[in-house]
Amino acid sequence: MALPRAARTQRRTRIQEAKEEQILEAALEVFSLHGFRGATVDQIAEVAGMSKPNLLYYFRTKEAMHRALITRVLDTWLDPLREFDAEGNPVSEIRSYIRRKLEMARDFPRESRLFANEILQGAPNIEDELKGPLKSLVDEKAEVIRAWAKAGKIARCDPYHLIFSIWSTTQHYADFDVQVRAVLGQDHAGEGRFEDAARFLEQLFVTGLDISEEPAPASS
Amino acid sequence: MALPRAARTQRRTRIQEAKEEQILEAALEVFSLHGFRGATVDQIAEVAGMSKPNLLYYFRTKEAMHRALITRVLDTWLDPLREFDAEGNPVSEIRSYIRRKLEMARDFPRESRLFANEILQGAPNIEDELKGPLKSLVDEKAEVIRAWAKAGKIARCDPYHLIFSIWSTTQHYADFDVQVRAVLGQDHAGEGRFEDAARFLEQLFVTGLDISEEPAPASS
DNA sequence: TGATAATTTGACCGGTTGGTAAACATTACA
DNA sequence: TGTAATGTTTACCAACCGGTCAAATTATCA
Repeated sequence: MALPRAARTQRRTRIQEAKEEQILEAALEVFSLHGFRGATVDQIAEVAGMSKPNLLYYFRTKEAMHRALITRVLDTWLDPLREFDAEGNPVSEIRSYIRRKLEMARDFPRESRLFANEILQGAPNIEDELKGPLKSLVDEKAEVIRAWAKAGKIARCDPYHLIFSIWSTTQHYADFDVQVRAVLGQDHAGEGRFEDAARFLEQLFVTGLDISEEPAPASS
Repeated sequence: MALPRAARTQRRTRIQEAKEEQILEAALEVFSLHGFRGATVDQIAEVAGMSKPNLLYYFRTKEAMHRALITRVLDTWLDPLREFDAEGNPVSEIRSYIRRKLEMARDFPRESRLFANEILQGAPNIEDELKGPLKSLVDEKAEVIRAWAKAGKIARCDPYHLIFSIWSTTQHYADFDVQVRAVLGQDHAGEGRFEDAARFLEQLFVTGLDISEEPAPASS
C-alpha cells in the first residue's frame, strides 16, 4: 500500500524528511517565479530531480505543496517582527527591524515573492492565517509602538501604517527586484544597493527628509 | 478576409475602438485578479460580453492583449511622477506626489496589481520599457531631487531610494490590500484607511519618527 | 534470505486552454 | 439594391496539465 505521510503512527522517515525538503525547495523556486497557477507540477518535479508521480506521492496535490510552503514561509517571515522588543530603545529597535527585514529581502527573495504572489491574488489560501496569527502579532507590536509614542520616546503616529511602511519599503527590494535593477542601471545595481537602501531607510524613518541641521522657520 | 487591426491603411473604425476598449477593460479585470497565466481567454471573453473567437479577432493572442494592456497602464502609471515639478517647493512637491500615488492606489488598484504581477514574474514583457522610458524619467526626477538636496532645501539622501520608498509605501495599499484589510480588521478597514495612510506617510517623509518637539541632544 | 512495506516510474486519462476553420451575419458603400 | 469588407459564432483541435494506476524497484527487518 502507499500512504506517504498521512495516518501513520510512526514518525516520518529520514528519507521522507529529505525528499519533502527537496520538493519544497524546488516548489519554492518554481512557485515564486511563476505564481501558483503559472507553476506546473512537471516543472517542480524536474527541478526537484524526480518524476511527477513520485512527487505526488509525497504531496498528494499541487495545492497541498503550496499550502505547506506558504505556512512555513509565513512563519519564518514573521520572525523579525517577533524579535521586536518592547524593552529596547525605540529608535534602535525600529532601526534593527528595518535592517533585519532588508536582510531577508536580500537573502530570501524567493520567499518574499512567494508571499507577495499569494497576497496579490487575494490570498485565497491563507486569509485565515492573516486574520489570525498575523493580525494578533501585529496588534501586539502596534500596542508597543503606541506606548512608546505615548511615553514621548517616539513621534506620535499610526503604528499599523508604520509597520506597513516598513514591510513595503523593505520587501520592495525583493518583490520588485527587476524594476529596481532596471532603474538603477548597471553601475548601481550591484549588491551595494542593499546598503544604500539601508542607509536611506534608516534616515527616512528616523529623521525624515526635513533638513534637521537648520531650525525650520517658525511660520509653519 | 479578416484583418482585425494590423496592416490597414485606414484608421481604426469606431466599432473597433469601442470593442478594443471593452476587451482591455475586461482583460484588466481578469489579469489583475489572476495574473497572466492564471487568467483564461474564456474568462476575459465572458467579462467582455463576447465570444472567445470574437475576442481573438481583435487581439490575436492572449499575450498581445496583455502587452497592449501593460504598456497603456505603465504610461498612465507614471503620470504622477511626470508632474513632479522642479520649480515647486520641495516638501510640498513630495507631499503631493505621495498623495497622488496614494489616490491612484485607491482609485486604480487593478492597474497597480497588474503591474505588480508583471514585475513580480520578472517582467518578461516589459523589461525594455523599464530600462528605457521608465529609467529615463526616474533619472531626470532624481536629478531634481539631488539638486534640492544640494541647495539645502531638503535633507541629503539617495534620490533613487527615495522614489522607491514612495512607490512601495503607496502601492502597498493596492497590491497588498487583502493583507492590509486583514491586519486592520473590521473597524479600521473602511475607506478611511487611505486618509490614515496619507497622514502617516506625510509625517514619515517630512519629519520621520524622531520627536521633533524637543531639540535632540547635541551628542549625535 | 525471504517477505513485507515503502518508494519510484511509465503509461495513461479526463478536463481545460489557447487558438483555428469556416460558415454565417452585418455593415459600408457604390 | 448588390457586393465586398468587416464582424460574429459554432464546432472543433492539439497541446497541456493535474492526477491516477498498476507494475516494477528498492529498503526494512524478522
